[in-house]
Amino acid sequence: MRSQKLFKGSLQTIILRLLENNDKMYGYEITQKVKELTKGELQITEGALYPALHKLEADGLLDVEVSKVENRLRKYYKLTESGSKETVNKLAEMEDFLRTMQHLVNPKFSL
Amino acid sequence: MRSQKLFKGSLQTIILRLLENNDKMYGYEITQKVKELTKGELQITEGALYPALHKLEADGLLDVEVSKVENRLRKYYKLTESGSKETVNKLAEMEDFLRTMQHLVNPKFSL
DNA sequence: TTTTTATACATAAGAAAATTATGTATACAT
DNA sequence: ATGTATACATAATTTTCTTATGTATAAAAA
Repeated sequence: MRSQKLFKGSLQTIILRLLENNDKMYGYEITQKVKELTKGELQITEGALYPALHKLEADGLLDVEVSKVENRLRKYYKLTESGSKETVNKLAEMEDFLRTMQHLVNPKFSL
Repeated sequence: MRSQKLFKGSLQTIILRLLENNDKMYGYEITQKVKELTKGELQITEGALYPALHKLEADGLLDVEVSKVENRLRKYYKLTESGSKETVNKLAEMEDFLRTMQHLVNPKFSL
């Protein structure tokens, strides 16, 4: 795993993207999924994840549903209707950003 | 111009990339060049730019050369040898990040 | 059997990197 | 006279992390 710091600002978008594809997920599951998908390049810390989930819930983008599995607590999050719409926006913003950044760093362009 | 906040963490890399291609540039010139290259999508603020330039200089990645043009002060920055090496690293990191992020948000993948 | 690792949540303190606001100064256009 | 563009700078605040710490259960390893 490298520096992580370029991922700053993209956590919400990543969470929303995962939930767009998965119906419901719990926090720990999200950390593991991201670690797997990025081959360890992005390891979401709990100190970043849980506050982010709480904020998304407070903003009305996620609903939460608590359950107990194997005697352990789990909080399942899913997109609200508003959350689905915001996901589309956030993903469009991200793609815009990636295009722009790609263009900026592309060595075949003279800047 | 959209949200800007995804660019957080990428300013140093952008500055270094420009100087890799331009030999020497001054602060204001950098802001204008980036605005032009990104079609206004990224507008670097002075409050972000100048501290960033000072930090790169303090870290030995940039040399500065003050001159006066049309009775106005200009501080030209250029890469040091160490700065050129670091630029390679930072660009590699950025490309890694872009690849990973691209993969995460790509709608053709089921996550 | 005690300790470590994994699972699962949470929050507080501190750091990094911005934004926003403000300041100085020159030159040109309205 | 006033606003816009050029050119620098810094302070206060905000956002978003990292790091550290805490609680708790279960399984694996020492």
